[in-house]
Amino acid sequence: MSPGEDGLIGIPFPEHSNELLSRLNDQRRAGLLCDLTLTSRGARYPTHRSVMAAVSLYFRRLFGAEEGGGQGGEGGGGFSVCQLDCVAPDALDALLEFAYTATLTIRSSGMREVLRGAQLLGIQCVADACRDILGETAETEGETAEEQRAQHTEREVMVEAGSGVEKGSRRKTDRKKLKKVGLHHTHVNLAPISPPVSHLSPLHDSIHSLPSTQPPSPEEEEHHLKPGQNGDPRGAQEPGRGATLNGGLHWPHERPLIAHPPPVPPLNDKLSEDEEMEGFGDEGLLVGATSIPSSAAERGGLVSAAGGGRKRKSQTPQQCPVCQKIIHGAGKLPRHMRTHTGEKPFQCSACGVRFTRNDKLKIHMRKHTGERPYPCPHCPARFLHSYDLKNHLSLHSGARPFECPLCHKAFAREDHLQRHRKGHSCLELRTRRPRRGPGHGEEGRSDGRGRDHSSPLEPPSLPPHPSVFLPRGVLDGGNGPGIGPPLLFPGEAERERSLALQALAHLGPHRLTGYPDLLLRGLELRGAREAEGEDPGGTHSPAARHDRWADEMEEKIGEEEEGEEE
DNA sequence: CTGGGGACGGGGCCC
DNA sequence: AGGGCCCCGTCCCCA
Repeated sequence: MSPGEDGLIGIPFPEHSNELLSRLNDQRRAGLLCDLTLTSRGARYPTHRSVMAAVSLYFRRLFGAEEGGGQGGEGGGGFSVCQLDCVAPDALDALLEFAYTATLTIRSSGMREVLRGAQLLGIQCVADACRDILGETAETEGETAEEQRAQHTEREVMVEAGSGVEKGSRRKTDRKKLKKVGLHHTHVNLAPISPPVSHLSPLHDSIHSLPSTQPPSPEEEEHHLKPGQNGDPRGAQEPGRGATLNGGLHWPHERPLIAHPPPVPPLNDKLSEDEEMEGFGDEGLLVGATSIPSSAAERGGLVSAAGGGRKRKSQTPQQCPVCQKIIHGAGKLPRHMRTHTGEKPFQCSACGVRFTRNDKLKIHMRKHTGERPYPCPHCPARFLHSYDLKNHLSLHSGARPFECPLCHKAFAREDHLQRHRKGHSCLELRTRRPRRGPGHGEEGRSDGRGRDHSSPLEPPSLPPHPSVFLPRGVLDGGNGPGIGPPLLFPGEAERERSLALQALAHLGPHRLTGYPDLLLRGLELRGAREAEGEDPGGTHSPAARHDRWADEMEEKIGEEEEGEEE
């Protein structure tokens, strides 16, 4: 770019955040530039105000670092000591490790303490993760009645503290108290914030002073966190090179001689066992360390995603801690995470282009080698990708299986049809009555809607049978689809679907008779199409995908019914 | 607007 | 469990 141009270019440095954290952690362990010391029951943890303010809402408010907080805090510098006796040393240590590594490394036995500490300090993402895990495993830990009572008390505290995190009124009060103490050698005791905590009995055998410089034991399980909920900087969340979720921060030099007990069963293992017991093996429910879905809706979504008695997914689904997306397939989560981090570790040696995946790099390399491994059997054309060949073959066959239900223009490629429909090229034709009769995918019942096929509930390809777009017909009060169909433009698709599902959910028995009937009608027509030889019925033919969509709709209906029953 | 090529992300299968 | 490989759907770009 010439100097005269002032266009902004963004050059990502995916490693930066990780390196930054890593160096800060080095400084912390070395006691360098530490301007804050946390203490807990005699243990001292030198740390950095800025880091703590970034990761903890409590410290953010304490130091006046909260957005809009102005100059009111203690951000002016100085050396402070925060006494956090209400947070067990182990938990505090774990939280500090999290702050500096984006990885929470704890023993399952210390989960509750970490949860409590996270809530007291306003580290919401950690609190959420701990809550999720404890919610799944609480029954399996073999607690004594006394422990359970104590934990019951804790849970009450948790709720209180958790609600206070956002409102912060009590913390503000506390901060005022603290400000009176002064900047230097400020001894902060969180006990007033959550009084019940302070009288909890000392915790387990884990109360011992762990010097803050101790990295986690290799035996300790790693826990992946759901970031981004605490306003902490991206660097604290972002996995880095070669990183899985834990950010890949290692402790290359200082494996400590920590008197940790022998390896405890990793929490993840426990979870896995539990989930296997709950039929995970059948349905492929969520596993992995992150974000066990806590809401019924999420669980339902997972069940739905896993399929009900349909194709069995042998691989373990995992949930992305960033976008919450369920990633299917063992080992696929790191691959997915690179889409968030921007990390592109696979570089073309010829042109320097980088890729997030090595298989993509491999394909890319074909451009340099000239390799085109997919030759067309009918012409000299060769292709880099198998799907390019597939598309190309449709040209030879003349097959245009993707037909616009509105203007009936046929396309060889589904994405071209989608583009066609998303555009307004056939807008004026949307009110036309379909011209084709039964068996041709239209049946004279077109509802005349352009749909956004990004919706999972809609047939992923066209031409679906319009009758399968039942919801409109249902919503129309039983007038039947195709009678005076209102136009639906792409932007309306989502709302349309939502309304349709709501309507279905409230139809009860009516739906049970009407919907499958229409669904079957659509499937019969699909069969008719196949019989006509329009579609040979390949597994990825539009009809087949239509079929899959029909299955998905059935599942969706099933979920709706379950929701009603509840 | 359409046809075609390519990039990208996700899922399945296999090792 | 992790990774390689392949396929697919979707999107973007260009002619």
